[in-house]
Amino acid sequence: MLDAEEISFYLSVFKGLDLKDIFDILKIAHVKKLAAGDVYIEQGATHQKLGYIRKGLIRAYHLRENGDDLTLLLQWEGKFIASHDTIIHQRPSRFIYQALEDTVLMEVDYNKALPILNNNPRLSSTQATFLRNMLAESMDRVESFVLLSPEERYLQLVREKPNIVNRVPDKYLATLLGITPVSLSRIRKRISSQGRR
Amino acid sequence: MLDAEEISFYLSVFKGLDLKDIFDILKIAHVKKLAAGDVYIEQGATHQKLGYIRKGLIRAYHLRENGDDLTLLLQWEGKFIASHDTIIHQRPSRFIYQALEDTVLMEVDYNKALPILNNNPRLSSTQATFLRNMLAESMDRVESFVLLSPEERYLQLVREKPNIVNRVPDKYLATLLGITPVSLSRIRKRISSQGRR
DNA sequence: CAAAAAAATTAACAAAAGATAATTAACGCC
DNA sequence: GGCGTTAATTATCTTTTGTTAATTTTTTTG
Repeated sequence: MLDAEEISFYLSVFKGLDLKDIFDILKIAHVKKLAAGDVYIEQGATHQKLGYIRKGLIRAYHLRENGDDLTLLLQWEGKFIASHDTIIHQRPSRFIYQALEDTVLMEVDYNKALPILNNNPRLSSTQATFLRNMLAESMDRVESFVLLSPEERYLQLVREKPNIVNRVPDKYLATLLGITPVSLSRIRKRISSQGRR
Repeated sequence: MLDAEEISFYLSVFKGLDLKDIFDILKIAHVKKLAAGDVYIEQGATHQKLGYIRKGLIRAYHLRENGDDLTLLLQWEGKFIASHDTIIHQRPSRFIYQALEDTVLMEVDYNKALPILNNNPRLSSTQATFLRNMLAESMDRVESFVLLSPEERYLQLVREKPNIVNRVPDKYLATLLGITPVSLSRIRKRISSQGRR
C-alpha cells in the first residue's frame, strides 16, 4: 500500500487533487479483498462503509421471501459502492451486496471521511463531482425505464456496456432491467431472429 | 428580495449555514416567476441554470416525433430543478421543463455558483448533502422500477405523495410510472373494484 | 473427464400492457 | 352557464410479459 504505483494510480483517478489530499484520504482508507461469491454488505448491516472498486464487480440485490432475488445495481472498476440505506437513510441495509468476481476495494468509513472531505476545498469539490456523476447515472437509468421498452433497454445495455453484459449472468441482467429472466430470454431470441433477416 | 422574511426562510431551509453564507448565495441568485404552462427550459437549451422551487410544480418531459410526451420528472416546493443534460453532460437539453402551476424559483447560474460553493466549507458540505438527497431520491425511483409492478408503483405514489397525485393530471403520472395513460386508468379501476370487496 | 449444479431456453397458459378509436367526464373560458 | 377543449375511461384487439414447469445447455467441481 501507498507505494509509487498506488499513488500514481490515484492521481490519475482523482484529477485536480495533490499528493497531500490523496494522503489525507488514504490515511483512513484500507484495502479490502473479496473472493467471487463473498458478501460485502449483508442484509441488516448498519456500518457506513464506502468502497471504491479497483478491480472486480459487485451486485446489490433484494431477496424476496420466496427466495427470488432482484438485482438493483451493478458496480465495477472505477465506481463506488455503498449501501445508500445506511449512508443516506441511516437505516439497516435492505439489500445484499455481493462480489460476483474476485474484487479489490479501497474502503473508508464514511463518517470518518466526511470531516476530511468537508474541510478540504479540493476534496469537497471532488466529492461533489462524484456525487453529480452518480446522480447522472441514476437519472439515466430512470430515463431508460420511462422512455424505453424492455427490449430497447436490453439493446442499450449491450450497446453501452458490452463488457458488463459478458461478465454477468443473464438472470441478473434481466432483473436489473426490470424484467424476468424468461422474458429476457425471449427478447434475445426475438432480436437474433430479426437480426438475421 | 433579501428582506427579513426571505432570509429567515432560507435559514430554515439551509440548516447549518449562517447569514453570511446565505448572502453569498443570494448575491448571485434571483427570483424567477413562471405562470402555469410556461416553459422554464426549452428543448436544446444550453444555459446552466439551477432553480430552487419555492412554490409551484415543474414537469420535465420528452417529446416524441409523433407528438406524444413522456414525463421524466416532477419537482415541487423545496426541490431543485435543473437540466442534467446541460449541467452534468454539458450538452443541449433533450427535455422540456414546464411549469404545471404558477411557480416561483430562486435561480442561479450553476457555473457562477460553483466557485462560491467550493470555496466555502459549509456551502460545500450543504451542496454535498443536497446531492446525496437527490441521489437517494433517484435511486429510490430506480428501486421502484426494479422491485415493483406498475400497479404497486402507482399505489406507492398515492401513498407517499398524495399531494402531488392530486395536483397533476393522471396522464403525466402514467408516463412518470413508465406506463401509458390507458393502462393507468385500468389499474385505477382494478384497485377500486378490489377495494370494494 | 464425468457427475452434479446452475443457467438458459422453451413451452403453455394466464394476466397485463400497448395501440387505436370511440365514448364519457371534467375543465377552462368567454 | 353553456360551449369547446382536454382528460379520463371504456372497448377491442394485438403484443408482451409473468408464471410455472420441463428441457436443454453450460459451468463447476470432485
